[in-house]
Amino acid sequence: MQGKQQEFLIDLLKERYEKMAPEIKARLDDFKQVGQGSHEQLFEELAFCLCTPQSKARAGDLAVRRLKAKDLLFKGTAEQVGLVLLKSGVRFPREKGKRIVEARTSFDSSVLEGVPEQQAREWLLKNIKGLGMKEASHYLRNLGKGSSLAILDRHILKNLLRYGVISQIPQTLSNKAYLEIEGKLKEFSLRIGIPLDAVDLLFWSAETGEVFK
DNA sequence: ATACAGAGGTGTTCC
DNA sequence: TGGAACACCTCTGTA
Repeated sequence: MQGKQQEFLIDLLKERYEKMAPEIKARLDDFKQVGQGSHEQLFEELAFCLCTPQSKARAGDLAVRRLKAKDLLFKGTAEQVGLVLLKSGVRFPREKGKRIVEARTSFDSSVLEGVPEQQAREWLLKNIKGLGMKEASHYLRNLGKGSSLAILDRHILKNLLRYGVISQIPQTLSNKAYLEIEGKLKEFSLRIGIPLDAVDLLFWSAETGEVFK
C-alpha cells in the first residue's frame, strides 16, 4: 500500500467527500446545535459518550433514550442506571452506571464555554471519570467543538494505516502516542483539503455505511 | 452447535 | 515516569 495506489485511494476519498459533503455538513451542524443546548442536554450527550467504550454507538443511544423515558438519567441510582445499560446492550453496565451517576456532580458544562478545544479536552480528562482521550474528543465533536480533535478509535486507526498516515497501529495508545497520531491526521486533513471533523465522519461512514455519531 | 472475534476504551495497579 | 497487564462484563455476527 504505497505511492500511487495511496494517491488513488485519496482521490477516491475526495470524490466521496464531494458527494457526501452536504450530508456531512448537515451532521456537523447538528452537532453544533447540540453544543448550544442546556446543561441537561449536554449531560445527556456526555452520558452517551460514557456508554460507548467497547460498545455499539446504537446501544449507547438506546440506553440514554431509555434512561430519559424512565426519568432515571438525573435521578436513578447507579444500580438502576446500570440495569438499563445492561438491558440496552451496553458493555460494562455496572461500571458505567456508576460513572454516569458520578458525572452528575463532577460535570460542569459552563467550563466548556469559549475555551480552546484542547483545553476543554484536558478538563474532561481530568474531571470526568470514564473519559479518556478518545471519548473526550468524541464528546466535544458531538458538541460541535471537535474541529481540531481526532477521535482515534480502531476504525479510524485502520483507515489511517490504509491511507499511509501511520505505518502501524500501536498496540496501546498512550496519550503521547495519541497526540502524535492526531498531529499526523491534522497534516493529512490539511493536505487533502478535507476538514478534520469531516474526515472522521467520512471514515466512519465508509465503515458502517451511515453517518451516525 | 460451539467457538471466537468484535463492539467508536478507560482506570487502576504494578514495576 | 511511562508502560504493560489486567479488570470491567455482555451481546452479536460469523464460520
